[in-house]
Amino acid sequence: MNATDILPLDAETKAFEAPHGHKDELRLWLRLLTCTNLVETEIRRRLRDGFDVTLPRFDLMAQLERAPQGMTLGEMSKRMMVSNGNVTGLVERLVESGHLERAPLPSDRRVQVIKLTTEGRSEFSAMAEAHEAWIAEMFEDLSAREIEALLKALGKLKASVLPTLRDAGRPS
Amino acid sequence: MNATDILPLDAETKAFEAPHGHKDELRLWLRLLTCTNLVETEIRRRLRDGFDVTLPRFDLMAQLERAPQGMTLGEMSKRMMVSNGNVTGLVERLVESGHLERAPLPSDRRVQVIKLTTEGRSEFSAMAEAHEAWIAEMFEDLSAREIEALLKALGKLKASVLPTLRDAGRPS
DNA sequence: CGCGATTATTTCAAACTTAAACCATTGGCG
DNA sequence: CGCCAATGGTTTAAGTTTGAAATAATCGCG
Repeated sequence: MNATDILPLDAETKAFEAPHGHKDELRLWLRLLTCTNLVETEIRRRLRDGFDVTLPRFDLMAQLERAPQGMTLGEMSKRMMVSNGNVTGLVERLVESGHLERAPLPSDRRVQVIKLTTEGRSEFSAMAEAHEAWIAEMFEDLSAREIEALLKALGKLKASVLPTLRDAGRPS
Repeated sequence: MNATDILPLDAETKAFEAPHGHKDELRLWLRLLTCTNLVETEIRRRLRDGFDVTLPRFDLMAQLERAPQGMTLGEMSKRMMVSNGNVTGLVERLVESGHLERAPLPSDRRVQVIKLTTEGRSEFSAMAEAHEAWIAEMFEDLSAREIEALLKALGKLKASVLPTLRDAGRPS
């Protein structure tokens, strides 16, 4: 019934497989997480202290700034890598505070298009400038060469991770 | 500590500073964030599907597993790099579900020490094994040399970030 | 001893986040 | 046309998360 019937060595082979040996990957993952958390926490604090804005609001505005013609909520959800409902709530509060405007698309009545308002855009550009400087400050000890190397290695990591993602609900 | 504190010419100097040139740091930061998010989201899904557990619960138990003698809530808060109140809530739910036990420390009545219960420990070890394999799978395309290099580079990044963290509430 | 500063934890309000259920609209396709 | 799957968003429930305020206990020091 099982491979043992055919290839008797399998059971043993299995038993001899290293019971661990993926520790380095794990260490790398934990370090990645630590770095991200450190930076993220500090950016969050500075955004709060300096601009009275939360990180997710900043992130959303950052995405919008690169799309002067506006963007669909679904598109935003994909770019921010967060759930639909999350975007709905964030947008709601940002519209409320005057940073965003939201308009239905006449050609497709399901779609909502969001844009930065003038005030939103101008507030954001001050934040973005500071933000860029903060990151530069935090990464200061890395040389251009090291940055380049990290970019490349993380690109490879990303390429390694992507194919392992399981489709949540496969139809077909 | 930097020149800004002493030299009054700063405002002008600032105006003449290159208006950009820190783009690579920013790109690196965004890529770091993307990698972390991809992995984290997938791990969260697999933990849910396979073990009906959330990522923060898993993280908390992971910290506890390495401290068989238990741990203080404050210690947990530091290790997980999350707020105190957050830990209080997580622990509450994990005690409720039988994974953790919590006991006051007689020698210091402010302190609560938490430990994994036997069931908690056994449930966790199944999760941990799967978790390690998932990470190994996701990082599969990286060679041992690349992993080593990334570990080192991220170590340097961490060392670069740490000194830039502002003390939230400075007394003195 | 007594008091003020510090430390450990909890509480609280607001916001964020997810997954799942739901609703409305659109786009095929017979 | 009429149905039905797919798409775009919103809603909902539960949980996570933060930062600040509140509590409680300990510590240091005169």
